[in-house]
Amino acid sequence: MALFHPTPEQFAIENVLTALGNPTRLAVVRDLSDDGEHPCGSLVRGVAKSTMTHHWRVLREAGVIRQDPSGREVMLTLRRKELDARFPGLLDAVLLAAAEAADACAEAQAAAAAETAAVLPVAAPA
Amino acid sequence: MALFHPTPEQFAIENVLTALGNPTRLAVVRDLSDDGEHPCGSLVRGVAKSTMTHHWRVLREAGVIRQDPSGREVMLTLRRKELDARFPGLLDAVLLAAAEAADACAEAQAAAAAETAAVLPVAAPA
DNA sequence: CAAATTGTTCGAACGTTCACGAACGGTCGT
DNA sequence: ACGACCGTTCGTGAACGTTCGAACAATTTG
Repeated sequence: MALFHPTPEQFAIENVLTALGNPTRLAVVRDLSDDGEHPCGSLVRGVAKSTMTHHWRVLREAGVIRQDPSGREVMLTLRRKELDARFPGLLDAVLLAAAEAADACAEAQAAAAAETAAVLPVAAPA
Repeated sequence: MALFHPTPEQFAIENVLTALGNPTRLAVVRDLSDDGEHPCGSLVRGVAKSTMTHHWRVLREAGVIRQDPSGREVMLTLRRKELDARFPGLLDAVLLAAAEAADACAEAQAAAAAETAAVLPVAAPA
């Protein structure tokens, strides 16, 4: 009873876009974008295991990730080559956009931290 | 009470992906990709008006389209430049993928039609 | 002014998605 | 064999998305 993986011909653009259109899943794909193999457990983000299982399934059934058991873990990989062949440029554009969004978020946090430091100079580092 | 349009800084990648991850909306964006101005009514696809209003709102609030009243119509335009500036390559990749999907669909229909013609030669044209 | 046209708003219905905890089934170490 | 570990499955509930029809507002046409 192996996990279902669509073939590239079965990829549907709307499924891929829907899969990537969720912050949790997009963050996972971003973590996977180094093209390494990651166990499920190394990408959990503040939600229950069963919730992540749901997200893995959405990503897998859209063709975005591969998920294959290895021992007692399940290894995740981004299906980058197949995705690129089927939807050229899409994954790169999404990853670029996601990186930009993450940067903007980091900058906003840094700005907020700087403002806090200015308002509360007592807490400012030497 | 003009319709709300986000500024490019307000665009969020997850909103854009979610907006494009629906077949009806993706078809609308495809129709809009000639960069012309189209009235709402020229892009209706077999669903109720109120349903299309919903889809237009989703696309507009994600920053994908601009929607401005002109007379008793509402003209739609793709916000291609702003989208490209914010998420480089994304729209092109999605449109390319959508075109490929549409082609595959057309081929499938053609193949089905050919098969029907073979099975029912009586209905075949001279 | 009255009627037709265009699209929006509203409320309701229906299905799907997202989230959780509990229970389960493999796999590894002891 | 036993227990710990990893992830899935199941059932549940809240939230969301999609669809519709009816009613509405604005505008053009007769």
